[in-house]
Amino acid sequence: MKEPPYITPELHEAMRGVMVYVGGKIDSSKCPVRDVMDHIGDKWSSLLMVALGTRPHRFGELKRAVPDISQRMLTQTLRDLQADGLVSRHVFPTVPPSVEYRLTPMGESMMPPLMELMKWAAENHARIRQARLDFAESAAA
Amino acid sequence: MKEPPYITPELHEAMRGVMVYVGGKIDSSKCPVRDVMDHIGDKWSSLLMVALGTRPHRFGELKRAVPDISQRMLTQTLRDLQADGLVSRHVFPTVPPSVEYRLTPMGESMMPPLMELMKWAAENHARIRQARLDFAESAAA
DNA sequence: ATATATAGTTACTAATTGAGACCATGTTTA
DNA sequence: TAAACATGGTCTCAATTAGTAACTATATAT
Repeated sequence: MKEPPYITPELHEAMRGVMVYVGGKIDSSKCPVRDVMDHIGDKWSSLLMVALGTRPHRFGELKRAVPDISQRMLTQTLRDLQADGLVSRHVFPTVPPSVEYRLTPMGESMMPPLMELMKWAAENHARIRQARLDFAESAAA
Repeated sequence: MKEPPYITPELHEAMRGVMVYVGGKIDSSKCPVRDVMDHIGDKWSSLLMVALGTRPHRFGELKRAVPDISQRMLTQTLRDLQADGLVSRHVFPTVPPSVEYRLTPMGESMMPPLMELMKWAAENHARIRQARLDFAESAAA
């Protein structure tokens, strides 16, 4: 887990104008934007967060919910989410052992803003796909 | 730009419960969540979106705003954002030529939900960093 | 006895990203 | 007049990251 790089104070300053809701309190020494986006922005995290947002899941359930994730990446992504304090892991000493993953309170607090973005994604999906077609066509011309 | 994989209809169904605001209309044939997150969720897109959300930028300005992006990735990420219809590119035939990038209306429409997530990131950044320390410590023990 | 399910790990390979040199043009500096 | 610099890139190659497939261990069902 590499220390994410920063963005310029200038950009932070500029963001302040856009991020009115942030409360004017942006720690410019460490960049929260990428520190967080580098994680939930990776290929699988947001998907797993959405899955776990519906209810706790066992390892195998998550694998079935996101069928094209590899076991390796599932393990790794869950560990990262756990490290970030967004997901908690509970082992039940059954046989075979079962492991349940669920959102922590902090993880749950991320869901509303995350879902806002998902909502946008769902609403604009068709437009984006069309834009890609248009772009491909104009590039070919 | 590889065709992103889907998530299961079951998960889509589950998301429906969480994504009340989505209006119950989720196209299960293509997965909007990852189709969008695969893009704005990559290492640089959200950062560039935030930068462009403040005002239009020239190529070099963006490079200075996000100083640790390589020129190669800046070009590539901008092309991808352009292909998705989030960013538009305007060449001015000055000498040397100058190129301005700005958000499209669709790009602008993404800013409020994106900023909600940024706001969350800023507010929870300290907690996340602390969680990582705790996790590293508990793993070492 | 074999197959299946559990939750992973490990080694190897493929894909993505990053670092840095290079390009063309014209303007400023020495 | 020549060298240096700024523009917005591209190209090649090395490093990082992700994905594939095989393997682990134990217990239950067939």
